Amino acid sequence: MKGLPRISDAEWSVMTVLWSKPGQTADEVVAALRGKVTWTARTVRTLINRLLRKKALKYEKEGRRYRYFPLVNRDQCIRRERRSFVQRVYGGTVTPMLAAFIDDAQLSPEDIRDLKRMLDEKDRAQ
Amino acid sequence: MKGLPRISDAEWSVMTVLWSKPGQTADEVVAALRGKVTWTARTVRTLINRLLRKKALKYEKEGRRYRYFPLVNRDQCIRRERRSFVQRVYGGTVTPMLAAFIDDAQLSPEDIRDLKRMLDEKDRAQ
DNA sequence: GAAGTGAGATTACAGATGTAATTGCATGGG
DNA sequence: CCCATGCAATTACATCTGTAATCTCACTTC
Repeated sequence: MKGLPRISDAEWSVMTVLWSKPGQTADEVVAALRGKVTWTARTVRTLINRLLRKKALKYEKEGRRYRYFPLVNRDQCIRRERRSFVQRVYGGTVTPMLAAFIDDAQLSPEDIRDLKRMLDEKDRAQ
Repeated sequence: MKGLPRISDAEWSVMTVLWSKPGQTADEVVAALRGKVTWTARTVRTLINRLLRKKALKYEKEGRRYRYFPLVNRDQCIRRERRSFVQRVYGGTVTPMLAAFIDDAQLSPEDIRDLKRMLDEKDRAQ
């Protein structure tokens, strides 16, 4: 499963909708995006079609409609984005990046506890 | 300082070189990138020119050469990228993202210690 | 059975991007 | 003083992206 297709910014919105609930119709995707983006329904369809061409989605016919399903795994896509982001911005070194995130982010006390727990586990695992 | 130009993937490599040492000539930038990317010198020059047009760089003439200088602040650009990344991939919620990073990254014990200290400080600050 | 409707399919089009090649011009060497 | 060289400027070109509009065709409705 090497060749993950590249998913553009706008396409991510569509994928996010379908990852969260696979098998929606075009109209349902449009509805799910209402309020989040300002595109027309036509634009959303264009994005869906591009994702089909890229093999990031497939459809199943249901009567005269299609229901769309992700063909790529969300976690893999995220990992890829993450790596390319760190590569681009931080030259591949993760720690300064995490530091900047932690510094910049609004973290609740619970967030902080959770993250510290993760780091502890990570620590023990080594 | 609102209108930060957007900097593409390839352009980031050039900016990184010039942020790390402003005032380099085109040839020096090419040299600095040797080994990191596979572009020809011509390609690097194209990127430099685009960055000039975008006002992300300026030059100062030195004899028959130009020395190039960043016009945009690295930290601001990074912050922008970071936000757009988190927005795209995690819908704007930072904590799951940090969790995934921590989970995925190869962190040394020192890294872990540093990050925990940062979290502690963050904790106390609230 | 003709015509309207509502899906998906196809086409549009400008700007960004990756990746260069070609042109123009000033200067240093003979 | 003229020409080769080395820079920078301009041009190239296929894709990808954002953002749609138009076309087609299978049903549904008189």
